[in-house]
Amino acid sequence: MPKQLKQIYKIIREKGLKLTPARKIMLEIFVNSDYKLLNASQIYDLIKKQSKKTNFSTVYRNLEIFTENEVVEKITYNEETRYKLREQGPQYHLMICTLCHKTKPLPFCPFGELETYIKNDTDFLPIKHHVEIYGYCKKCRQQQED
Amino acid sequence: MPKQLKQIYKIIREKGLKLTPARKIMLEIFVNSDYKLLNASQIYDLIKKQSKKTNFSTVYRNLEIFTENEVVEKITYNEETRYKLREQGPQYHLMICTLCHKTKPLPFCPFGELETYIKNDTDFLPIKHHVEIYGYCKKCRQQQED
DNA sequence: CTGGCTGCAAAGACTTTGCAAGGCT
DNA sequence: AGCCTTGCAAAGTCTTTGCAGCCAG
Repeated sequence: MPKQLKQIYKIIREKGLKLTPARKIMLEIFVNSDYKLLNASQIYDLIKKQSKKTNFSTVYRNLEIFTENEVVEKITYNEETRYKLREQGPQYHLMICTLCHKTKPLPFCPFGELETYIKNDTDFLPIKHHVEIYGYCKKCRQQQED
Repeated sequence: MPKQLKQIYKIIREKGLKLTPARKIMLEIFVNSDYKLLNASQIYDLIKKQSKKTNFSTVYRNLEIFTENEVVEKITYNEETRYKLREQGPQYHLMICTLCHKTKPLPFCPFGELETYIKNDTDFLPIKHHVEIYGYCKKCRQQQED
């Protein structure tokens, strides 16, 4: 079992949540999806392959629980909500390919200067910030050329 | 009539779209809303005050048309879609108060360094980026203290 | 055992669509 | 006049909820 999965199991248990079969399958799907963003329906389809009678409402309920417990991250763009495993560390930023929905974290945060400005020169109290860079990854560009 | 409104009328006409009463009221609402983000239902309610029989579908259709024509900007956060007049200029970034939904553009873009990095050191082709800083404006913080 | 989870079915929120009538330009 | 728009009603999509039975710890 991947170390990553073990860590997540621990989080789940520590919160007093139960590790049901549906949850195990969902977590496995996320761990195997390589930080590709999946929508609820894709996740549902993948679950169905292993567990025929799992219901859509279970998927939604668990996605919400995973999101609340910071195991999973929910991102909405292009009129669609997608999910992926949450990266460790505090605030990080993503490059998102809008064709294959794979993501890659940026290695640094461009916000130093900006936060200083906001704190010193405005009345605004920043709580959190989103940086998402949308574009195409190399693989998808190559496929488009065909 | 505000100069801003005149410019928008011009855009609408140049695209071959018609300036119907419903559209005029909607645009007026946006111009008067001072870059506060409004959801479809709030816009609908405001229209109703001036034009009793305007339909929700008209509101949605026009919001889409305004968005397509870059008159209005559509932003989704906290599970809700909101609209506001689109700022001029190419790419700019917003501070958004999640209590009153007022916005303020940031005076500069923190992306110079970052874009250089992406272009030189990754295979990713950035198309657009979103920067949104969520927090509380001064007014809302003061009101919360009461 | 027992409180959390699930399947099922139904409802809910928000948004979109088809169509005939109406209204800008 | 001609085509874009609108009102109306109905449907669509995605997500949530209530409830009774089930199961992981």
